Amino acid sequence: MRMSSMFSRTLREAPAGADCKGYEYLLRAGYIKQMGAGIFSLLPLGFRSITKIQEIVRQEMNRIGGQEILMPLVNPADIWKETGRYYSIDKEMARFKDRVGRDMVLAMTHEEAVTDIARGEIDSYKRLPLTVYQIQTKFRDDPRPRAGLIRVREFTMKDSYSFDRDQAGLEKIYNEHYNAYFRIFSRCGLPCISVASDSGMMGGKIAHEYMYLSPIGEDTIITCKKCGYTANKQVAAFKKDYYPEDMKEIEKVETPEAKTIESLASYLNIQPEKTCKAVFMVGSFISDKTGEEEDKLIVALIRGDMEVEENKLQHAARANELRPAHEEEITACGMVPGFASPIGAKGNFICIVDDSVAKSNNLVAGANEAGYHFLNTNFGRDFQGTVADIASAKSGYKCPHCGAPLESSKGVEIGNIFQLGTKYSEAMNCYFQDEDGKQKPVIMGCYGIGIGRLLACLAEEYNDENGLKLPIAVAPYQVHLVSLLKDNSIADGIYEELQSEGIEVLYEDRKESAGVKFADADLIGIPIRITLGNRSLKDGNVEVKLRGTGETTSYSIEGLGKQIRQEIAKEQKKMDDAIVEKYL
RNA sequence: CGGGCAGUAGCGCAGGGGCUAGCGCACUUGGUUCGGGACCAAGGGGUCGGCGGUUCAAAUCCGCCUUGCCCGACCA
Repeated sequence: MRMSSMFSRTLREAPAGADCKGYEYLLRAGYIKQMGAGIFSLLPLGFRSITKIQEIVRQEMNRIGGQEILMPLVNPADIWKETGRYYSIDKEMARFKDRVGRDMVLAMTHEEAVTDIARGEIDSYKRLPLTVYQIQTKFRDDPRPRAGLIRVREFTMKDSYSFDRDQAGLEKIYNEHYNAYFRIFSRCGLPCISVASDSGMMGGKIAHEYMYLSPIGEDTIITCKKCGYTANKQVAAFKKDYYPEDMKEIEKVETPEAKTIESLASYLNIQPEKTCKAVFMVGSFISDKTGEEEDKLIVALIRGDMEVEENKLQHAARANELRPAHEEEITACGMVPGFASPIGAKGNFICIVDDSVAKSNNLVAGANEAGYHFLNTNFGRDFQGTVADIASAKSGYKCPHCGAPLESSKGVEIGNIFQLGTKYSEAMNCYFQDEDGKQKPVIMGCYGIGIGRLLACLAEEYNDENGLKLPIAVAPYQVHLVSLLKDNSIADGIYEELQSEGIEVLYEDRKESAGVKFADADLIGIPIRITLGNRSLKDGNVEVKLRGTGETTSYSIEGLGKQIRQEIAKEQKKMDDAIVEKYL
């Protein structure tokens, strides 16, 4: 590609609002262009990188037996009504009516679509197992896109779906994906870790996320350095200390102004772990069948020394959504905010009790009377509820496996894998006849990779003060040929030769000053730069500089194509040597 | 959805009732220069986000709307 005729161009200054380096360089180098909030175009350079990433993804998915398909972005709402997600997903899913008034949606994922196809294809166990995948556009109307390609509304995703007759089959393909993902990310050059995760709106039980650890990430990951335990904070477990003792008589005491755990603990001169905190949320419970919505107050009880993890609470309460409760909703159930507990409360509410409360005794809890608390309250005797782990893990807490102190870090989710089970096959009647003649629901898994987000993470990982320096496997071109001569005829010849060797060349043939050419080359960050200038030309040489390391060598123009092919092979080998293989 | 900031040329910004709306970069033409964002000269490019109001006069003041960014809520 000649730079003189390239569609995009570079920017000297960063567009306002480009907050992180990777995003700034992608914009300035002309890889991408924003069109709206969370909506981007890929320009030629960006598109080439994305294409390379997709090709790596394809190879690895094919390697584990995936068959590539392409499903429609526009789905009839009917299939989303079948699974209930038409109702349970809120404004995040774009909806519209077609010309005859049929409800349509823009698919934000494709479990419904793929299950709809599969139920027509899979009738016998003989057809299983099957895995299909696609690389396709998703639209999720995120309330707050940010950080360039990290969190967008329209994005390209590789999503695959597996169909098995039993759990063992699911586990096999799940494990194959688990490893394939490590191979994909490492072939792209992106360091990442896998963490146990929540299944979110996908449903299902076992799930992992792939995280690129970076301060720009929005997810919090809890890790144990000692034993290797990792989990998203939303689901991270930790070892709690309990303080069982003999139950004492409940007793009401005056606690004026003690509306918070800190003030209560200091007023009574006790530790926070001797108190019981009540957190009020309102959960919405939506019927999958009718879409009818019901709100119900949820009282979450947790020991005063811990915080509630909303995600865990939502699961424990089986709520579709959670929001903080309004004061009236709390008082309506006979509880007094600041001095609240379920003791003596009435009305329709759900009480979820963290095991820290259930397994400790004689805690101080609200008396539902302004200025008063109870001493020595005990779960089971004074109040009831569903016991669950709803506590939020944080750094310093004990690892659930080995007890070592946990650490917390930020990460960007670049992929996820879910064991769906039969949630979609049952809802959509995707059954097969097994050897025993019985109809059984197909067991499914789904597996995603955010392609654009992967590029964004790579840009974040590979840059310096001058611009991008993407690894050769994902860089838009392998070689950047920079001619500094007034007359391009020698460079034209080199360009032709390199291309005939099958090398991907970006050719700087513009009439610009050397400074501009070098600055743009650094910004775009092609891994191998060939400089043709008078300095080396007098010896019949060109300079070859590696963007990654700055390492420079001279090569004769004679036979340059072969030399460069070797350079490319060396760069590629570095990456191949770093391929990560990991199995569950 | 709450809170904050912003929208003036492709990009970054200035101008804050008055005459032809400016600067840097980018762009065009001519000339000089030619290995790390050159120089000289002459040019081109604007519904000042939109609608309405106040005024003799609005980019400028007021109202509504809209779009983008940041923080939170939310989210893969």
